[in-house]
Amino acid sequence: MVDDSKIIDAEAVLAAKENLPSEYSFVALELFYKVFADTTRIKILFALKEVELCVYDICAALSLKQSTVSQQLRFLRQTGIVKSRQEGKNVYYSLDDDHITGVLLMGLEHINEKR
Amino acid sequence: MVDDSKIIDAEAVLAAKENLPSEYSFVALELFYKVFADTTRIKILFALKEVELCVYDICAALSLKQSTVSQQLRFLRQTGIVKSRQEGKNVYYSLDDDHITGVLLMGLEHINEKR
DNA sequence: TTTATATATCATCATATAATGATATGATGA
DNA sequence: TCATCATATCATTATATGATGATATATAAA
Repeated sequence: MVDDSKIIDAEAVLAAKENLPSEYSFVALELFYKVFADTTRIKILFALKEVELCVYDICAALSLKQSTVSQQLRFLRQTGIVKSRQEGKNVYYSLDDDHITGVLLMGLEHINEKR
Repeated sequence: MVDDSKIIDAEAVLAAKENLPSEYSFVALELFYKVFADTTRIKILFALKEVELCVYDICAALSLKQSTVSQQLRFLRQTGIVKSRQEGKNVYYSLDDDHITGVLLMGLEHINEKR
């Protein structure tokens, strides 16, 4: 695929290869960032930033369908981003990871500076 | 789509709606995080973390095809993540945004803690 | 002006993913 | 037990996206 004899700056190539994370890390990073790479999930996370909410209330707050919200909540639960707590017929969701708010705020900062 | 009379905790719903970013922000955030939601792009960004590289050297460092790398570089250029500089036949790429390294490192921290 | 080399772009294909309506599950109350 | 309500899951469909080979562009060297 790559012909090493064509390398322009062998030293720079070696330097670049030097500190690369493992293949495992790349996949894990992809999954982590994918969490935030969808408006529906971002909305849910912002809605949960301060308050715990049950599924129906998330739907109401964001004008989203119940099946849509449930699907994304499952994704967020499976990736350890939110946690759930059942109370009678309702299931309450909240952020499970301290980093999440930080990641969201860093993103907001970024897009505000870029305008 | 949503029947307000079914809302469980009207106060919490209002609180959640209170500080939501604009629809524009959600789309911008989605795009920003999408940059990192792909192993190929993450690899390229890590390769460029310390050194400036031309396209062929990126291919060599990461064992990726030229068309694949060029496509992703275009994406990264258009989103203002990397910048390019032409020198003869070669085009050198480097990170254009100070946040980028920070975002990558925060991601690494996250996945390392989660194991 | 040819030829070679580096990069960019294009068209295609396969895959991934999100939204949705329908349905299932499970808890509560009549 | 039966009906209702909240949530979860499923199957389907439409769309988005990434990799790839082929080709175009552009610079430099012969």
